[in-house]
Amino acid sequence: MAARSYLYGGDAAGDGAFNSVMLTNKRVSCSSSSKPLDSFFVSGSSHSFIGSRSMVSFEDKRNGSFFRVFDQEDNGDDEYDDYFQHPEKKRRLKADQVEFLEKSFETENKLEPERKIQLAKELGLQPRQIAIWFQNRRARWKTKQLEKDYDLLQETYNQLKANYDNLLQEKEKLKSQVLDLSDKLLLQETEKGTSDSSSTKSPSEPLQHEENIVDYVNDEDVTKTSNVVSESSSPRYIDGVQSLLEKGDSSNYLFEQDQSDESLDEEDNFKKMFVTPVSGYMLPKIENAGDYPELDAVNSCYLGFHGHDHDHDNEHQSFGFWSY
DNA sequence: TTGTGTTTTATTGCCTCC
DNA sequence: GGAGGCAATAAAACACAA
Repeated sequence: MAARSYLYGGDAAGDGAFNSVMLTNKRVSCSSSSKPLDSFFVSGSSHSFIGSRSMVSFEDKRNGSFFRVFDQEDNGDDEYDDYFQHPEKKRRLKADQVEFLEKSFETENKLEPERKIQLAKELGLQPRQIAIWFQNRRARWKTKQLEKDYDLLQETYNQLKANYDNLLQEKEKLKSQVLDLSDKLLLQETEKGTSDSSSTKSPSEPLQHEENIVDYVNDEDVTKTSNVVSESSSPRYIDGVQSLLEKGDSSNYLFEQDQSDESLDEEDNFKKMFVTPVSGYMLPKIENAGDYPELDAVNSCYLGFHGHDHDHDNEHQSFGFWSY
């Protein structure tokens, strides 16, 4: 494996000052690319060496520059001396340095070598420190992004769950409507049958309708019901339901319009009784999304999920927050 | 003051790209 | 093979309740 060199020193100020060097017990590293190692072995500098995971501090007395951290008025000589007495201490960046880096991060979260040097000069830090700060900052950003995405997913799930429960309720409501209407029809048919004993209609015939309709409602799981709701935005919906009833096929979701049979016999009247409450109830509420918040929720969910995969440039294959 | 949890700074190992 | 990015991790610094 290639030994990476971190020379925690370099020449951030560009003036030959060698501020500090970080050595490790596992590898000696030299600072990023931007600067050669030549300033590492500066002779004549006052320095101390501490072993593993420790900081080696150098100072250039010519211009008094050290980390600008020590140039701050609130640090003073005490902290300066303290640093030399405990050179292994980690030093936090000053608030204004962090603020500057934050602003820089906002404009571009990746660091070009030139920019790194520039920032290091402006802040009086090592280029390596700038690189590390950006790296850690990217990690923090990613973590926050994950949290946001989790919250979004949670919210989406809750909305979908609410919508699911709503659909279940709608389904039950429709089922009871169908049963109610079927009962009425059955009663009608029975009354007709008693008043006109010569009628050729079999009493079992309406029951078949009832079975078909109830089967239709019962057979559909909520997913399919949801599909029906989606389909309902199509003008073909009402005709489709009629067509479905005509064919007596509960598995038909294509809802192709069938205008072959326009006769207005008794059967048609029954269908109309059924279709009207269904379409009358569902359609207006779906077309006017404001009256149907759960549909709005679904819509907004999918909108929320819409991501863009820059790598594959395919909006439909990926969700923004899955790809990192 | 001290124990404990969180944040920040920095290292290490691995990976990808050129 | 060097440079740089990222994930995992260490450890110092910090915040804060008891």
